[in-house]
Amino acid sequence: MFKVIKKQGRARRGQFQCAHGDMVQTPVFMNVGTQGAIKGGLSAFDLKDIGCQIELSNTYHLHLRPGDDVVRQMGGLHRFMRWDGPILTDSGGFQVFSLAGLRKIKEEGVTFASHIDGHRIFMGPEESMQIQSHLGSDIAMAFDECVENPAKYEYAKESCERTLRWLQRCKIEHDRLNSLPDTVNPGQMLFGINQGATFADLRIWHMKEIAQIDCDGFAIGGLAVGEPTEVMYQIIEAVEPFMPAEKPRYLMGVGTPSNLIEGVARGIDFFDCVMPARNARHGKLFTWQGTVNIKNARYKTDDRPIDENCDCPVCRQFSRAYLRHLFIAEEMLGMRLAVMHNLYFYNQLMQKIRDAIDADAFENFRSEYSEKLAGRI
RNA sequence: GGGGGAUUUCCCGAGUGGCCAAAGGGGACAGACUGUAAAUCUGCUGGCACCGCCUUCGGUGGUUCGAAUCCACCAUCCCCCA
Repeated sequence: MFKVIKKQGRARRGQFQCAHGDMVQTPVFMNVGTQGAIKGGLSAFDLKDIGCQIELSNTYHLHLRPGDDVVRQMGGLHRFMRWDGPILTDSGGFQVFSLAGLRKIKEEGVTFASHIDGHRIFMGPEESMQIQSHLGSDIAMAFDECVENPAKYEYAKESCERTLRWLQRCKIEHDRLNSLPDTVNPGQMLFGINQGATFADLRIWHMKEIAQIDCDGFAIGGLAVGEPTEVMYQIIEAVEPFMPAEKPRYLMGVGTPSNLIEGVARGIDFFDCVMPARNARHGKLFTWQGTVNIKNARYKTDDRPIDENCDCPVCRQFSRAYLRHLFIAEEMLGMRLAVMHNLYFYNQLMQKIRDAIDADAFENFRSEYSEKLAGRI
C-alpha cells in the first residue's frame, strides 16, 4: 500500500496505493473539497487540470448536508462528485476545534449544535466511522479532538488520553464496518491522529501509544492553530522519530508553501490546507517569487500572467490586469481562476519537491525556495 | 411671468446655533486568512509640525462669543401654476 522509495535526510519520497485511482506519489498535497467540491467553483474535471492526486472532504459537513445516507444511496462520494481518484475524509475532529462554541465534549463523544440550524448532532468515534464508511472514502481519519492553542498542560493531557481511547474505538468500529457485506468501500483505510498540543512529552507519549494500533497511516493534528511556526516545527521534530517509518505521515491542515517544504524536510508525506483555496478567493495568489495580492491597484494594467514561470491553464492565457478586473467587479470567474492557479501551484510545488528528492537535490531546493515563497513580490 | 423646494467631505446621504473634520452606506485604497460556520473579516478614506492647529458643508457679504446650521444678495438645478 505505501512504500518509501527514496530518502534524502529525513525527507521521504514514497508511493501510496488507494482503493481508487492511480498510485499517489508522495510527498503530496491533498486538495480540500470540504463539502464535496473545491470552494470557488471547481469540479472533479478541474481537479485533473490542476494536477490533483487526492481530494479531501469532511465528515461533519457531509453528514449535515446532504447527509451521509444520501451520499451512500447515490453510490458513495466518488460516484456522487464524479471523482474517481483517492479521497480522504476528515473525521469531524477539526470541527471540535473550529466550532468550539457550538459543542460539548464527553467521553462518549461530542454533541454539536449544527452551525446551520442549531439542531443537536452527536458524533463519537463510532458515528464518525459510520459516516465515513457511508461516504466510502479511501482514507478515514480517526475521530480526535483538535485542541485550541494555547492549551493548559492538564487539559491537553486529559484530551490526548481521550483521543487515544477514541482511536481504539475507531479501530474496532472501522474493522467491523469494513467487513460488512454491503460496505461502500471495503478497501477503506484508517489513519490515527497524534495530539498533545505544544507539549513534546505528551506528543511523544501519545505517538508511542497510537503507533501500537494497527492503522494504515498516522497524522499529526492540532498544529498550525496559532502557535509560532518554530514551535510547530519543534513538535514535528519531536514526534517524527516515533512515527512508524513504513507508514505514511500526514501533517494535518498545513500549510504555507514554506511550511510544506519544511514539513517534508522533517519527514512528512501528506499535507492538506484550505489556505491556497481560501487565499485565492480573497485575491492572494502564490508565485515562485512570493505572493501577490491581485486586487492591488498596481496590477490594473499589468499584462503579465500571475506567474511567468507557471504553465497552469490560467497563467497560459490570462493577465493580472484581467484577473484584477474580475475580482474588483466581483465576477465569480475571478475566484475560480484564482483557485485553479493556487491549487495548481501547490500541486506543482509538491511535484518539484518530489523531483528534487529523486535527484538528491532537495536541500538545494529547500534553501532556494523555503524563504522566498514566504515573501511578497 | 408667479409660487415652492434643493445645493454637505470621491459618490449617495444624515446633520437646522456650540458635544462637527461632520452619522450611515457606497466606492477607492490596504491588510488578515494554515484538517473551511470564511465569495469572509479588519483597517483606512481633508491637511499638518497629528493628545493640538489649519482649511472644508454652491458663492459673496452679514448677525453672533461661536455658523454646515440664522439673514441678504448671487449662481445652478428640480417641481407646480400660467
